[in-house]
Amino acid sequence: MVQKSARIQDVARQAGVSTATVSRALSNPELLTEATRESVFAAIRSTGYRVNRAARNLRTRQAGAVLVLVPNLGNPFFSQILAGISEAIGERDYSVLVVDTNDHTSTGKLLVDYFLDSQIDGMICLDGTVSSHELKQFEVNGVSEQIVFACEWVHGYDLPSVRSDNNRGARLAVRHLYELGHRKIAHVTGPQDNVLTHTRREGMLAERERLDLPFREEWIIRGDFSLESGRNAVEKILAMDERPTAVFCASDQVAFGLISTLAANGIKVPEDMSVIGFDDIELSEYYVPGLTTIRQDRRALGVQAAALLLEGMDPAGAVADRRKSPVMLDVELVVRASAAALGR
Amino acid sequence: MVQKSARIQDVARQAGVSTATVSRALSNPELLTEATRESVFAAIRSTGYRVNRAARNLRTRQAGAVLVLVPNLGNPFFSQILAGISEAIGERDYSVLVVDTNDHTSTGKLLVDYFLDSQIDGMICLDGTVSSHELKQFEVNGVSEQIVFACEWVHGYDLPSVRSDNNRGARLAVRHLYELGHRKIAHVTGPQDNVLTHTRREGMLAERERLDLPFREEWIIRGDFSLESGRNAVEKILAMDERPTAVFCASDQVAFGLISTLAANGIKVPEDMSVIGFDDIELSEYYVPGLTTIRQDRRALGVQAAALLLEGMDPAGAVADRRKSPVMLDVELVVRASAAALGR
DNA sequence: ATTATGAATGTAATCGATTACATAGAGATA
DNA sequence: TATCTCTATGTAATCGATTACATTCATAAT
Repeated sequence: MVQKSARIQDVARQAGVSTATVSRALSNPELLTEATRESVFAAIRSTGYRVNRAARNLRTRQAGAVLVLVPNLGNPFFSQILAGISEAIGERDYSVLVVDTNDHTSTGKLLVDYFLDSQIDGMICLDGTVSSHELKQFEVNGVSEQIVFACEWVHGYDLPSVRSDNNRGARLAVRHLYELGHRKIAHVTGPQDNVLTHTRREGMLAERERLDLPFREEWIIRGDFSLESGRNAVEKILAMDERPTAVFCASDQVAFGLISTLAANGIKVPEDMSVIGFDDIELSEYYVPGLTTIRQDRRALGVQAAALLLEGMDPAGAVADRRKSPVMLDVELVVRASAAALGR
Repeated sequence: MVQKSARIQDVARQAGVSTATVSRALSNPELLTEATRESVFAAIRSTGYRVNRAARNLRTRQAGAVLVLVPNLGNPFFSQILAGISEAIGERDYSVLVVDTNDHTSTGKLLVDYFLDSQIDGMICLDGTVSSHELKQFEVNGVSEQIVFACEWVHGYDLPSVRSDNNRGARLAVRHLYELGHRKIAHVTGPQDNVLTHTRREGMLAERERLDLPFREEWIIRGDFSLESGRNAVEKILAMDERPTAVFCASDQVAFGLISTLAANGIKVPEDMSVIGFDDIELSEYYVPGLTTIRQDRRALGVQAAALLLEGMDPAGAVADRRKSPVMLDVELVVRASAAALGR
């Protein structure tokens, strides 16, 4: 009992016009007489006509869709960015396709394939660890203009991107701890090959130097943004000759892993040790203690990335200098309870 | 310098065969002589040919895509289900489209439109609050078979669905508190019109009755799964004549909101009050105290939903009784620190 | 009155793949 | 040898919309 849906032909017949006119009624209604336009719309309503996207896409050589590459869909951090993207893209009548790069690497499919299969018009990449081979493929196939990086980016390639001011965030964190009296500050980093890891570490080091704080190699602890890497960091901290009084974590998740494991070891935050995170995920306000952290607006990251992409995809726009400099979103120190004055 | 991509024509010419043969090489390679097949594949490689999805979709009347409806993309709970779906769908060479129903309701676009625009072949809905008007549209247009509900479902419609055993989860929670000596047990519910809210509340009430526990209307506190509703619940608890000794929260988020706000009011968990959550999100293990909760496997929920959908979309499968009973996934009590023996 | 202009609409080619049907040729069978 | 069968492949219609170009007709300009 499936109602075979009406085609443009059927509408045309019903309205007593040609298919061209129907098509125009949809895309350039101002070209038509008011009378014809009305009768076409009446016919559309009465037939329940819907354009067939496949046919339109074939003819116009467009896909009407944008792909978002997410390193880990299950991670709330990314999903908020995705929400922003979805909001902004959906408004413009594009569809949002999602691929988890974790699942993806195993399939052997190249990212550029999505373009070549004419399945998408543009791509937003939240994953900065795209291989240079993939990047080259984008250039070779002339689709570099239709890609925007959000949150992460690729070091050394000036592809358009939207990012938070990670460097400044790290400096704000260190300065805050400094102002609370802390001098011995450790840092749990993100994963090794990650641009965010790098940028935040640099920011921290720069501020440390500026404030002339003491430095020990062991105070830089390798992590990977995860809860577990926060937990693992505790072991190292406990084993240190010179124990830090405060820890700046590369993500809120790391901070949670750290604080809970410190607690399990009888070390209280912030009484015995101050901790500061990065991201300000929703939960940070509701952690015990409330987490002092650096806020980045993840939804805005997504919205801006989508805007940048749409702009780049619009052939009308003058996009010459679009890629020159990344869109930089400001970050903000959010003071809660997890970092306190030293020796209180 | 955009390399205009090769069409099936070009491959055919290059290989010295017809387009039909090239098409067959791709879809039914066993029909061809080994020699022809080889030469076609050689031509495909040398031309860098890729099938044009729009053209294929037009001709085959398929979309090659599945839509996932998410109530709130930014919510980590849903994004994990999405990750499971993405994994399972991606394996089968379908694309995953995502729509946030929050953004969506404002656009006035009906869900059924996605089907009618021939943009998707199937849909997985994580949102149980679909209006009955929308549901009717699915039936009218004969696409009911291509829809699967995951996590949530619609009460009163026997559409195919995959869900956790929420009722059992609630009973496990109450029984656990009972075994710890608690008798006065409060419950913070989910949002009013939600099937999960209803099912969990029923489970809790059933177990309470079975164990012959005391009952007070005020011990049922209206919430909405959010952190904030956990915070709000504290105020009500503090104002109660007869204060409960334990609280069963409809979600982990609620539990976090509750615990952190109790802490701010000088009430310690679990010493002064026991709290138990529902979901076991990743963070629960790392909360302070570790959250005792009911685990549901969100990724599995997604994977199974995808499997069910693909099965239903496959015209070969005997799908007659597919919708009869929902796929029920088991839940599990995870004991951590937030619920302790009464009067310890 | 004649021609030019321009607005409104129609005709038909086109996008690129799939596939029903047609055909050729090899081998089997009588 | 004539006929049949079956396999491998080709021909061309088809999916449904868009749009370049053609046409018609009303109005303005000469």
